[in-house]
Amino acid sequence: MSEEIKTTNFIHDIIDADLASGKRTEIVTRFPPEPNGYLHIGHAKAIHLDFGTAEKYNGKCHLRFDDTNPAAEDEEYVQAIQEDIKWLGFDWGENLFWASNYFDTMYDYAVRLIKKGKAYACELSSEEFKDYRGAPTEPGKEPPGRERSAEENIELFEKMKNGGFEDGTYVLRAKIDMTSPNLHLRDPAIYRIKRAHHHNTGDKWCIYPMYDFAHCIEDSIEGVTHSMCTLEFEVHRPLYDWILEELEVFQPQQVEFSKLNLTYTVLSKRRLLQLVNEGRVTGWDDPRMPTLRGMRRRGFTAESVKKLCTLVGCTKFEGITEIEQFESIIRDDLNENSLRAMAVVDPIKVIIENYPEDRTEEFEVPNHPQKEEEGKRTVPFSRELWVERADYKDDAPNKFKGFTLGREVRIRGAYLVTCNSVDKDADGNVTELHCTYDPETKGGSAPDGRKVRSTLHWVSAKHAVDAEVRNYDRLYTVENPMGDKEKDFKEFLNPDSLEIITAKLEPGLAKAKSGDRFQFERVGYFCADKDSTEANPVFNRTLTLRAPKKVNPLMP
RNA sequence: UGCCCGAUAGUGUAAUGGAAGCACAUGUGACUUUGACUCACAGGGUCCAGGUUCGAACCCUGGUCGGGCAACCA
Repeated sequence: MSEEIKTTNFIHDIIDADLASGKRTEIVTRFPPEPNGYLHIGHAKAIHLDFGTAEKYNGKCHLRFDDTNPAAEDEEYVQAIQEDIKWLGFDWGENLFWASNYFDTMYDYAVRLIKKGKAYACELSSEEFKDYRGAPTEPGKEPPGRERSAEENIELFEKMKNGGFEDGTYVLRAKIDMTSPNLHLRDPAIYRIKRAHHHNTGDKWCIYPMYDFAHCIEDSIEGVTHSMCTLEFEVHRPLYDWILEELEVFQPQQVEFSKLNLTYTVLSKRRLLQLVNEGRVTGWDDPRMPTLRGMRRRGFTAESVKKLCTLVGCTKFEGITEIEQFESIIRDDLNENSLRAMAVVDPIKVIIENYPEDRTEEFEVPNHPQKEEEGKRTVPFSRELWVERADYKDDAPNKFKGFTLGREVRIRGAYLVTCNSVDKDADGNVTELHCTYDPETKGGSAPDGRKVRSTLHWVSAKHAVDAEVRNYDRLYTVENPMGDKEKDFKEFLNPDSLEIITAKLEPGLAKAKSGDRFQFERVGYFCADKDSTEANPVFNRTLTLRAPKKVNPLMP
């Protein structure tokens, strides 16, 4: 799980070529989050690419907050974003930057453009400019202020900066080509008036740069060699290049790749926010959320997230990765790295009638069947046990391996026991199993070598610890909740995505610390929640064991 | 009706002009003191049509299908 898989992709091919040709001698990348939301698994793909590429080429990856829109951003997210990147295991070292640190330079650059006759102040409202911009199929026309003198434009721009105009009355536009087939080249706005308080620059600025103007300059200032972003910015690249060429400054290369899409998952920030605001989930760190904090609380490992990123690779093809692929990676990690424990999630009482009432034995059971070095633990055994309700059937079908009248089964690590009779309530539901054990089978194997078909998990009734167990399942009932144009994605929310039960745990589990992971044998992978205490343990179900191919009554 | 981008088993991804592989998923079987894990085997693919070439998933041309682009968002 820990060994890094050597990978390559079309971006690394570009880098290899740039290194080979001497165009670049070192590699600098950057991850540029806008501090306006929590990071999710889609961001993990970008983080993994940005930081992973820097690692591969012994370069640097900057963490840069793209804080150019004070209206949308909030400092609350800044800390969370850093925590989440660290959790993934990446480190930006000294290279923490802010777009807002470059506002002075950006302003100077804008003035430089104006002086070159490549930018102008435009008094058209956004509504009015729509007409001038034209449509994809028709050329636009030149706005009235387009031929103003540089001197006048500088005056206007300065007045914009100094708060001499109301919000929205002027923008600064790059003067490019109102007939370009690429709409982004039809005199795009590069500065807008927005008299908002900025978390970093306070009230210094009444104008803020637009993404297209800011981002390329940020990259250029930082000496970023390869600026990776998602496909929707492909059509912005000519503008990115135009600005830096006109400014005659260092020119990074923007390279676009496709976003991550996962089945049964919605990653749009806006929709995630809706789930939180409408109380469909308990918060950004709800274990059903695809946020990094949600997944962390669910019990997913950072290694698994990174492995998924490696596996999906980096291409320009916009596909959708099956969630099963991710689940498989997580199970693989958890199977390898989590200790085993016994917990009964839907308990039914077993009474071993030929076992003394006052007796308790301690049995040693392995913590990990494939890793002897993980050692053993002891679990108490007594006359009354809890076992899974689903492990008993009156009329056992051929494939059923659990308790049925007269069949001997193994109680893991303890004895072979046989169910002789059952009690039922008025509705016919089984309430208790009456069994006998074979004292000769201590440890679970018979001296005469006879075999049993199954090994069941159990917990001693008088030693058991009650715990709240939160069984999480997929948040949606369909693969692509966004795929129906008629219906809102929330209509596909899975009503059973959370089931809270009380389970019976082996006593040692009460000491679990928040974040500790276990495999509850034959049930699934669980981790102690942050709400968990020794007195009131709480466990989150990370995943069930692998989905049954045939019959497994314990799994939904 | 404009411009840009993409297309390899069900899904994701390799092969960069020289035997189409891998993982997940699916099916069958073995093993098992977890119906897990592990192991073995099986099925299944280059969007279409031309062209270049001894040879094309890869290069060229034309189509088809899918995605993106007309915030004072990023």
